Amino acid sequence: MNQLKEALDTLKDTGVRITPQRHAILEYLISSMSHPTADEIYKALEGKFPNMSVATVYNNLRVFREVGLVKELTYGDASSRFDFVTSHHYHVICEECGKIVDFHYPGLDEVEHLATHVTGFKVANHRMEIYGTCPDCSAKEVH
Amino acid sequence: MNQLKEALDTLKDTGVRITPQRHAILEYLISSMSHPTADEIYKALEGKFPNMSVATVYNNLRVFREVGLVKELTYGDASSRFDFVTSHHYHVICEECGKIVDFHYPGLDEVEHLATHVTGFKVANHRMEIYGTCPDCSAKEVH
DNA sequence: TATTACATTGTAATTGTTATAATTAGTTTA
DNA sequence: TAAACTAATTATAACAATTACAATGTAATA
Repeated sequence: MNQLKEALDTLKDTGVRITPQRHAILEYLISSMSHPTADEIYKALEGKFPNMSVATVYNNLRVFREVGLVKELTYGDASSRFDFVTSHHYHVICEECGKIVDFHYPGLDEVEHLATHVTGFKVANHRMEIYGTCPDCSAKEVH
Repeated sequence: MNQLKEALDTLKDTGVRITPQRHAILEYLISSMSHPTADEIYKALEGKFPNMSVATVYNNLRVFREVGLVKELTYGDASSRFDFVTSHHYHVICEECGKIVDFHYPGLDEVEHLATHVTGFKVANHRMEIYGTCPDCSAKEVH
């Protein structure tokens, strides 16, 4: 059940070199249990790697995405967030503070099927997010 | 059932001044029946308004969004697309050519309810998109 | 008309991300 | 092991979408 080990194995299997930086980025993604931005990862690791480049973070997040280890969550102009892929889940996002909470729900297969049928698209996947206000921010709003 | 007229009424009701630029942007959004980027709108109207600024387009799209006339569709680094709000619908997006097709489907209320229950969020709305390959691009892929 | 509030314009600034070139590290082959 | 090659990292410049700002214009109000 060691997620990091499994991830490293995936890299090895797909012929992606395991560098100290990659190791650290993966480790951070898994252990932080959050959905950090590239910059947050960069900042978090600059203690251990004082001369790591932001480009390295971006490059490797792209590599991880291509291999399927990581999902990129994009929101308009704000910066992307990166989610280590464990099981299939959706996200609930607080519009006040930006907090992201995982939300397990069976895949929306029916929607995909109908879309295939109606539009003639070869459907590959979908994206769903739920927006609202988290309990903390709701509490603060009482004035 | 004149959408433009209704939209203008909405602006009037909410005290938003109706300028020639705003009129033109709305008109374009409605008549084009597409999901243009800010730049596409800008380019489309530069014949009629040779010295309109891009900032004006962005400003007014924001105003329209705040009033609820327009929805902004954001995709990571690529530019946002703007959708005149008619009825509730979802989008099916071609990953090859970027084409966006409207897809009518009853709202995913159940998902929202469950999310409320599980996470304690005050759920406001959700976003769902379906990704795949459109018939045109599928046809081209046969080699 | 004078005053005020709102819109538009042009441009500069910002920000997240990517491209590029040089350097370093690792792997393969002779 | 050395040489040759490939991949990864770094630093920095470039890019593109969007926003901020200050100046100007236009409309509403008193």
